[in-house]
Amino acid sequence: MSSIRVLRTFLAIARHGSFAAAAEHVALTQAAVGLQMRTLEQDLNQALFDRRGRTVTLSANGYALLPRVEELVARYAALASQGGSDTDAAFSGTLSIGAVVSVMGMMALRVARMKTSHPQLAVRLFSGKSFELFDRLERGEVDAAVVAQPTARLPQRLQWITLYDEPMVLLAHRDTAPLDAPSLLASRPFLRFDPSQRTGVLIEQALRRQRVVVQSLLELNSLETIAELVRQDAGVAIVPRLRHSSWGTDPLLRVLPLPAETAPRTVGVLTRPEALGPVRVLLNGQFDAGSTSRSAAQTRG
DNA sequence: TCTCTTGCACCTCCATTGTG
DNA sequence: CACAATGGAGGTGCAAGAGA
Repeated sequence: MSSIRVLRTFLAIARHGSFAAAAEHVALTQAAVGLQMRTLEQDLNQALFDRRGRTVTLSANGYALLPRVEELVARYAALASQGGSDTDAAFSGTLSIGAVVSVMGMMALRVARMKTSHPQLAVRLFSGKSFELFDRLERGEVDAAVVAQPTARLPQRLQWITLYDEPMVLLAHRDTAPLDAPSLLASRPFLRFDPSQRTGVLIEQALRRQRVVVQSLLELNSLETIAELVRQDAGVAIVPRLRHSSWGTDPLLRVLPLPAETAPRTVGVLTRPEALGPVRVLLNGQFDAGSTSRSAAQTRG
């Protein structure tokens, strides 16, 4: 008999329009997807697809089945994430999590720890930009995404959980003259974070509040790369002070507060309700140990 | 209880086929 | 010709059963 997994593959084909595209999204080969669908059709004793040449579309039977499959998969996911018991039985299946690069290392570590307590839960973790992860969440390709808080109004079916704030700071090489932040910003080349991203927008706002004209040297989209360039004394940068970085004790870095008040970067997780259970377990293990941030309990629709 | 064998499910790889 | 589905061969992992 077909499994939930096969039904997820069926949904992926319905969403993406081909076996090949679906195969990419469910991490199988095209042949495996074809095999699963043949098995499903045999189990249900009806053709779910119209196969015309190299195109495959849902048949009338397939379309009729679609809402029921969506409901089944959603119910199964809810079963896995609810029930209040933190047992392995409640945490099985696959959890797909996206994260911005700056939290990937910490996430990977925590996912590994979670795997020891919930070995039946398969976790897929990958990095991406906030807006890309948001799109993938909307399309149902990931269950949750750890990102900078979006400004746009969120769809009702997604939940936002605030994890912590990261204040904006100035990052400079240890050997730079012991000037204050505005003087360093004015005198040293500026390493700019990609302003098309949410974090970049916050950095630009923070920069404007300092009322300093900077000499922009380079634009990058990786905070760790910016930190590495600062270590090599290529310039200075305004960045969110990454909660899981060791910049404060780095012998090559100086971390300076910004004199003008700036909005922090708020990091949190966007999740679909059915994934809330395992996500909460993951986040409790990750963030409750912290002392300087808000708890991971604040949610909104 | 442990080890080995067997059967099964499911997968990938690769060649083939059909079509735009 | 490129792309997508199909089919066959073979590999892998796991559970169940048999035997030491």
